[in-house]
Amino acid sequence: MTLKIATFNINGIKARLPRLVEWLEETQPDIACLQELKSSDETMPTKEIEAAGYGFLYHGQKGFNGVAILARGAQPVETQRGLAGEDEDEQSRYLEADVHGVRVASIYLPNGNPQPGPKFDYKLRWMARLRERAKVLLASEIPTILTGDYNVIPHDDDVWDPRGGMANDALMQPESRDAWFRLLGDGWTDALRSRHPAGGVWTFWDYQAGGWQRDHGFRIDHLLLSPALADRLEGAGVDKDHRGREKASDHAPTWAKLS
DNA sequence: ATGACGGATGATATCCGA
Repeated sequence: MTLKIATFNINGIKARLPRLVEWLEETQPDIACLQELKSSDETMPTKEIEAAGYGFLYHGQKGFNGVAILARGAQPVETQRGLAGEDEDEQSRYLEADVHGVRVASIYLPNGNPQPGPKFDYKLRWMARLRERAKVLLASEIPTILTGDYNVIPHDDDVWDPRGGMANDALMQPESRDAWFRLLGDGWTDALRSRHPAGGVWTFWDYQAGGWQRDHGFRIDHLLLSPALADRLEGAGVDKDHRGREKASDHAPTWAKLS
């Protein structure tokens, strides 16, 4: 009995629906966390997702953001929506549920560009708020996966050219990385990194400037495992070929397999 | 240095993303 959990920033659930259903049918994840739905709850394609055999819990927002948790043959039971600590924050970026015997959070962490500036400040505040929630989950000892688009490039070997145009990007600033490593230091395991410690594995390729064709990518979609689940990690990878298809997202699905 | 591509929107130009 294994559990396969995946994260996929789909860049528009309505525009990506055929690709999304195709990916679910081909790879059959037990749990799939989605980000950047770019759809309000009212226009969410619930019938199509359920017809693919998945329970569908979502937190939509018109135009931007939006996160969801899909579970094969099961309905995720919501445990939290949004993060505490900033009452005026209306952005749909965090959704948490119990399903298939684990706690799972679908995360769409703010991009933070341009930096410095208010968007970067919001990113760093959001990371601090996420860490507070993550501490509560660790203390609970519930087997937990925090997964999604973190918009953080943790190491220089997680980006094709660390000294090029990305060097000043919010995704790899020291403040972003410090917040990432503070979170991991509390006891989380970066599933993909633990299986591919040398780096060089990308989850995102820009649509622009031939990013995919030149393999100019970086790693920003992550799965963080609580200690009990880290002990059960059997494999992790990226469904890279899905990035090369017609009308693909700019992210590729990223997954971990647990025993 | 800039823009490039793509999705979404009370759209036909502008925003946001990474």
